[in-house]
Amino acid sequence: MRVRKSAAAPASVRDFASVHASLLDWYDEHRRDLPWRQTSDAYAIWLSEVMCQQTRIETVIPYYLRFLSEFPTVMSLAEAPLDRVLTMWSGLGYYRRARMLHGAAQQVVADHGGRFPEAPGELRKLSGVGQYTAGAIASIAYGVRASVVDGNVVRVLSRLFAIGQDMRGGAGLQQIWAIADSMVPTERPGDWNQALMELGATVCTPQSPQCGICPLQSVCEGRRRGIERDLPRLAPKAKPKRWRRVALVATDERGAVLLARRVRDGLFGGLWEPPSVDADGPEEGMPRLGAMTGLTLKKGRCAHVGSFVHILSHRRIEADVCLVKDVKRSATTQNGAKNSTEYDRFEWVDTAMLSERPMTKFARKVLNAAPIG
DNA sequence: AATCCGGGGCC
DNA sequence: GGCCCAGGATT
Repeated sequence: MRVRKSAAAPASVRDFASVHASLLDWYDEHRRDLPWRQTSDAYAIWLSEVMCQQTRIETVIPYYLRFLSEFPTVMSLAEAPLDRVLTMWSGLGYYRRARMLHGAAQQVVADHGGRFPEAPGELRKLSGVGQYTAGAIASIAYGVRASVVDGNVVRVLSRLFAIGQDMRGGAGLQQIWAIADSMVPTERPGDWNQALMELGATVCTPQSPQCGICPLQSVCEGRRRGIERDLPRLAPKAKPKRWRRVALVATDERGAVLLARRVRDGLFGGLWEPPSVDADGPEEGMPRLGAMTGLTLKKGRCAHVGSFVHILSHRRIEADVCLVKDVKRSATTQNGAKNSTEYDRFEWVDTAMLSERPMTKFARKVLNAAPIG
């Protein structure tokens, strides 16, 4: 296999056989002992790949173990209530992944008799499975010769071949995919893909690549030219806007906490949280929170939690109400307007039952900080 | 092609 | 405070 000329493959990498041997040998000796590297179960590997999307490995491990313990088979996941799945996902972020994971499990049961297909084209039809994840499952679980391109692979290959194209654009990524495709060996394709990513994660790192211990240092064109730190070239991203998020933590006389469930689509879709609004200040958010929850809010004293907390008191119910203000990054919107939070239901929840609700990590933080329970 | 989706670790 | 992370869906 060869890289097409536009890929500018250096002469030293014309023959991939030695590169395969170098990197695979290195991988065999230096790979991290990750839980999903002890199985060939396509379901477990799929789960790990979805969890690892845009998420650090160290973060994923405890979630992966808990999730697999709760849902040991694709069948058990398919049959589980979505709320249970979201609860197990709670804190991991990108919650649409959890909904798509649940849907894909049902697809596998319905369309494939509970066994993951081997062909990347078939895997690609599962919800939440893109080109990367399809290639990962096929190569790692089934030994299919398919390639993967993630952030690590982009970095390693753009350096190895000294490709200066912008890797946020489609053309640059397309070139990396072409190279990755051409490089996957017939033997051990899954290990090769993981080795490429492992190298990017542990040696060929974004800031300070450790070229001195890299198994590919002698054939790396970026290294030879001394431009490895400037690669991959990434066009600057648009800066997100910021505003404050204000949460209302209300408890009734029995100590139950008022929670609201966000609408299914959009930010934190389907998750529960203390009723919250985006506002410039806590006073601005109070009327909206009051209207939303039916509570009459009255400003009380101030305490410090995270940024700071306003303790309020309620007139009709003798309950403590506190307002937590936090500066939170939010997405850029076209008109610069604040995100509107929509809820589809409210509920008073006993504090002992809070762990059973799918919630964001921030919502748990707010509840832990508030004087409840 | 551009934008959105979380949360955390690191510099 | 900015960057990055085992990406994919949506428009």
